[in-house]
Amino acid sequence: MAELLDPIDLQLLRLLSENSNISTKDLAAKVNLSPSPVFERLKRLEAGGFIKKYIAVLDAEKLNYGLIVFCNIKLKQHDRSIGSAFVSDVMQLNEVVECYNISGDYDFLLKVYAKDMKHYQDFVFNKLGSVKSIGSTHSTFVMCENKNTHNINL
Amino acid sequence: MAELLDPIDLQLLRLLSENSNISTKDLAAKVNLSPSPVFERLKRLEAGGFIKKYIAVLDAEKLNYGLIVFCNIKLKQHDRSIGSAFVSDVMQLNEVVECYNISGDYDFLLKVYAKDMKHYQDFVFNKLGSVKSIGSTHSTFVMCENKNTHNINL
DNA sequence: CTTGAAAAATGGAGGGT
DNA sequence: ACCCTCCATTTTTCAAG
Repeated sequence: MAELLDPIDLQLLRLLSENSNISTKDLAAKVNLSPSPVFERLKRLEAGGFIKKYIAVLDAEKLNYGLIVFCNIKLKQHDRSIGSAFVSDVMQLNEVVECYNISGDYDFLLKVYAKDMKHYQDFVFNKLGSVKSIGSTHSTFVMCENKNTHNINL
Repeated sequence: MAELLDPIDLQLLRLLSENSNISTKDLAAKVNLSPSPVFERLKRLEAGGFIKKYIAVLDAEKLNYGLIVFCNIKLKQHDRSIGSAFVSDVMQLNEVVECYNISGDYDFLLKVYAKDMKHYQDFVFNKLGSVKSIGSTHSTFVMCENKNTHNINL
């Protein structure tokens, strides 16, 4: 189970985290190998869980989801059942793209994608509003997204 | 230039944002079309910028980047040149995977991936520490990542 | 890891509704 | 304008060495 990644594996991961549509052949050329060993490495990296999935990154703004909000949430109480009830409620909301249990003044941080302010208001009042475990919320609005990569520093 | 997306385009985007390794053939079966028109739609969606890129999503924890921190940053001054100097400095730091200009008490929110607390400490003192435009910082640590999708609510 | 070959997908031509 | 059915080309996938 002690799986080791050599520098070539790391380079493959780096390349794929920037562009996964590259062919095995081109990938092979970049790491100075033939396609076959690269193919085997990819399968190992996928099977080992180092690569979770392959996805298309969409342009939210072009798709009329131009508003990003970080929504901090404080629970009413802090026992395990309240916390897991909150998480399963929030998982259902498809405006919520990310959810973190955090340290500090608030308990959870949500990253929310909304069409506009009106949509976000509706989300807060009608969707979050019906989640009983929530005590209070605090919204931080994104004015500009300056950087958004998925590149881990390998 | 007024590009319109029909329900089939939206479904293709939805499917690809969950799994982009699906073949055009399988994609075609899911939307009840033959591969050719699906292929043409994909090229249109890519050329139109609706699909920004295709990437592999890695498991940060497996790759020894188990610590996620949201780092709030206040600038010393709020003129344009200080702000853009900060952004270009922060873009270089590969621990920073996301950077947002935000409303509220702080000016910027960074999402940082670190190996561990020691690495994060080093990042704050040595890397952020040398960015002159920074006034103060406030770190919020992620205890648990409950949800992380890239699915826009289409 | 290399070679090499079968299976599958991509990308496009040409025709139909 | 949009879709379909082929078909050549390329890529993926997996043997055997």
